Amino acid sequence: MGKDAISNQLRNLRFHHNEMTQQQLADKAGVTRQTIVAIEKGNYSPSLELAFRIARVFGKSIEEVFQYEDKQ
Amino acid sequence: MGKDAISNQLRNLRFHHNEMTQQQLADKAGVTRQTIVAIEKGNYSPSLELAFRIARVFGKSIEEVFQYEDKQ
DNA sequence: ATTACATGTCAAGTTTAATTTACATAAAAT
DNA sequence: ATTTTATGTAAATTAAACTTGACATGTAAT
Repeated sequence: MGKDAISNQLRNLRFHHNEMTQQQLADKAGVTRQTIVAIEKGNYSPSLELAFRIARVFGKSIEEVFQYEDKQ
Repeated sequence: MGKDAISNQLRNLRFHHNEMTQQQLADKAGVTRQTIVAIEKGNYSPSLELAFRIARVFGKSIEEVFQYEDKQ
């Protein structure tokens, strides 16, 4: 799909949740650590399913974890 | 990723929005009609970016358009 | 000094999302 | 009757997400 339009709060949320590591988040979300790194750094955006699982780890809505800004 | 864990309200929302056709939704979301059909029928779930764009078409949150239920 | 941990990166591979083109059917319009 | 519109399907291809395995760096323990 499109480009780099999706940002996220992963780093903030990890640190606000007991200093959760990337590996711990990966385990809880059911993906590899590299996937978390790529998403956190904005290399690509997750599938909708993974977005749901990550949001659920933090007890947040998808919109609280991921923000979409389209090309103005 | 996983399987058929994501359901959606596309058909309902289309009809509640002036009988919007699949083609019209596809145009507004910037994808092809076949992509809308596949998502609406649950053949696969959209990318997070497309989920944002579809939700925006209806003025809804992602959670109001798509529901995630994991394997119990 | 060296072990351990958290993070970042890279290349190669698999899986899934999305496109393109095309064909089929049913319903509505003319 | 036949044209148009909306929907469903399918095969082949491209693009993107995700995995696996491996290596590098900085920082915190010990």
